[in-house]
Order: sequence, then structure tokens, then C-alpha cells
Amino acid sequence: MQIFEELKARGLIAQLSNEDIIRDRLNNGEAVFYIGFDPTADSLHVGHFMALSFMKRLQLAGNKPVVLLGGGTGYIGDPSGRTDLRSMMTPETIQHNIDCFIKQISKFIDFEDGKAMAVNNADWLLGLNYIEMLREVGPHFSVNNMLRAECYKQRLEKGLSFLEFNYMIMQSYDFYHLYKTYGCDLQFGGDDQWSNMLGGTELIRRKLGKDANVMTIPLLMNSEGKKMGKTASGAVWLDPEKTSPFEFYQYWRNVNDADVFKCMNMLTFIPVEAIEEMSRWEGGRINEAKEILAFELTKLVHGAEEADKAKTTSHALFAGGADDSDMPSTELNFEGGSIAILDLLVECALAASKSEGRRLIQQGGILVDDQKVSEIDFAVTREALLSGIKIKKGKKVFHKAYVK
RNA sequence: GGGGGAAUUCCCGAGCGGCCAAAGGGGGCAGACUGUAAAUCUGUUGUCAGUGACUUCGGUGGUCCGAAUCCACCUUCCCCCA
Repeated sequence: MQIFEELKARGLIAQLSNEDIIRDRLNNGEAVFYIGFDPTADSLHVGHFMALSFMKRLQLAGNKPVVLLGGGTGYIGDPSGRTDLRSMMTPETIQHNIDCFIKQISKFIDFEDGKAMAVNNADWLLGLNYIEMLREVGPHFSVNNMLRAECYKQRLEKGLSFLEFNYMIMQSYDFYHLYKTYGCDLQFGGDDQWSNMLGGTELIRRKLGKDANVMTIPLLMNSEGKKMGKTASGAVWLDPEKTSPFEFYQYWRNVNDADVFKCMNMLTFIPVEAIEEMSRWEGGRINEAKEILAFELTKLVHGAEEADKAKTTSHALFAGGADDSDMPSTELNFEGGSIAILDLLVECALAASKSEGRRLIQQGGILVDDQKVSEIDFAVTREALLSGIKIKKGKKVFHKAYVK
């Protein structure tokens, strides 16, 4: 199976401007393509990961990825798919985020020997002169058309600032710039980027009389139509400091039945045929598939060693194995010979407040070393903590607490 | 620039000056049932304390015995006109 056909089989293609051209370019392994990443946070998340693995697949097929970091567009903020205004980031934050991004991306994309390159659009956007810019690209954009673009639709109801309205023009200018500078004539990105991306092909056509093409990757949605990679406490990050490998593993271990094979196809490098095989497994055996999904993804993001640890710990906690060393833990610091359970829960961030902890206990949701805690004034002694105790909150949250 | 409207607890959204820690829904959390799934049912969802106390309703002041509810100013957003 050639790369384009594989992308298709994996469900990684949403929309294309010209299927024949893109297929040929990618399958021949000669394409120079770019995907943009705006530095909106200090770590990449699952959505970025999908784009990165998309890049990786193409790179393995011989194509050359250009990673575009939005050091310039980050000053503006993409209104696509947002109902509210983005808060403006300071230059320092943007730079910090870019540094974090680069660190994570380079673990994944091979930049050796010119096999890929990274650029920052701050390099050409920040120095633009307003009037020159307006005269150069302004005539090629129709406000009428822009207002019809899907990415602005929602915002027309809620309000759209002129700043954000210009985002499409900046992104288009990026494409134009990369085409001129590096001969990059393909742009890929999330499906919500479709209209922004087309803006670029239009600009290239009008300015240079050349054709450029774009293709979008579906957004990773679960079976209920919600974006995946989000939890109650926020995004699932790739940075182990923000989402530990164990938590990362558990996130995928717990996906809905209906989403397992979709995730495998879109995110992992497991051969399509093998996934097809697994999808025929009956009943509860789908849990094996979830383990594979969780393990593979954790391995891709955090490495084999961390993935092993997460898997072992997961087994120990849920199936009664021996080694549960990788569960999240907290070192306590307190005066006296014991600590009240309510304080303990708050210290370990298992409860946001003592009131919440109280409710948990009243509802029978807390176990300490596999014993249900039924008394509000339960306390744990220092001696017990010397060897560490295992606290279980609800069915799936495990935490170790200890003192030195 | 002119006119009108809105700002409520995680989100949406109710809220006669006292009976409002604030309806309802969503989401979250916990319990039951399960396969670490889904669906369903139950409980819970400001903080601290065992009757209770304390802090919340964009901000700042004010009126009143008493304000989320009234007044003034400010901030932000939306709509209409330019």
C-alpha cells in the first residue's frame, strides 16, 4: 500500500484541493509540505500529535516536512472554531512556548541531513510594513469571500475583531512565502484550517500564477462528536511534567469502545491490516486492543521504558499485579505523629477541598491500602507512611503517599 | 460618535429587597450495575465547622434594619444607527 492509500485507509484525509496531484506527489516521495503549529501553550497536545505523526508518516515515505512555528501568527490568534476571543500572549510567552514545542517536535521528526526543516513565521511576518503589505496582498483578498468562510461563521454571531480577521491573511502569506522561498507547494493541517489554507493557494495563484495544494486531516473526535484529548482537568499534554506517562497511558486505556480502532488508525503506526484484524475481536476482548493502543501511544510519546512502566503499574493496580511503582505519588510534609485523612486527600490533590474530601468519604469513594475509609476523622500514622500507602479514589484513581 | 441591551456559582441559564449558597439543564465527582467500555439508576456538586458560621452573583461606592435583586460611576461584551 502506498502512503496516500494508507492515509486514506487510516481515515486521515478529510478534504483535498486536488486529489490526483497530491496523491502523485506524496506517493513519489518528492513532496515538500508544511504544517503550521501556533504556540498557544507550553506543550503540544494530542491534536498536535496527530499532525506530527501525519508528518512522520510522510517523512518515512520520503517526503520533506517543513514545520512552521507560528511565532508571528501567535501574535494574532486563530479565530477558527472558537466562539470566544483568544487572550493575547506576550512576546515572552510566545517565545517560551516555541522553545517547548521545538524540544518536543524534534523528538519526533527527524531533522538530520535536511530531511526536514523548521521555520518560524516571526522571521518574515514581524518585519512587514503595514502599507506595503496591504498593497501587496490586500487586492487579492475579497472581504466578501472571507466573510463567507466557514472559520468565521460562528464568530460573526459572537463578534470578531479586526485583529483576528487578519489571521487568514497571515496564514496565506506564510504559504506564499514558503512557496517562494522553499518551493513548498503543499500545506496540510487540521480540518478547521481548510479556509485559511485555501486562502494561501489563492494568493499563490494570484501573485505567482502557480498552483499549490492543500489537504486537511480530520479533527480527532470521539463517537459522541466531542474533541478527544481533553479531560475535565484540561488537555492531555505530551509534556510528561504536565501529563505523566501513567496518566497518558490511562487516558487511552479508557477510551470508549467505539473509538479504539479509529484512534489506532489515526495515531499509531500499527499496520492497517493488524488493526483490521483486532477490530473483529469479540466482546470484552476489546480491552486487549485498548491496552495495545495505550501502550503504543505511550511508547511513541514517552519511549518504550515509560510505556512499560505505565503498563505494569496499570496491571498491578487494576488486576492485582505486584509492581505499582509508577502510580502518581506525593511526598508529604507534616508535623506530629499522624495526618488526618482530609488533609491527606487535599495534599495529594485527590480532593480540591476538605469539603470535597468529606463527600468522597461519605459516599464510600476512598480506600486506603484497599480498606474503605468510613470515618471522617480517620488518620494515617507516620509509621504507615514511611513505607508508603496506596490511596484509591473512586474506581480508577490511584495515588501513593509517603514520608521520608 | 449616537441609541439600546447584557454581565449570576465549571458551562448554559432562572432569579418578586428578606423564605438565595442562589431553580433547571449540561458537565464533573462518588455509589450500584459492568469489561479500567457504553447505557441506565441513585447520591453529590462554594468554603470551614456535627444544629451553625463565613465568602460569592463584572468592579467601586451608595440607599436600606436587610441587596444577586434599587441608585451612581467604572469596566467589558452584544445589538441598532453613523
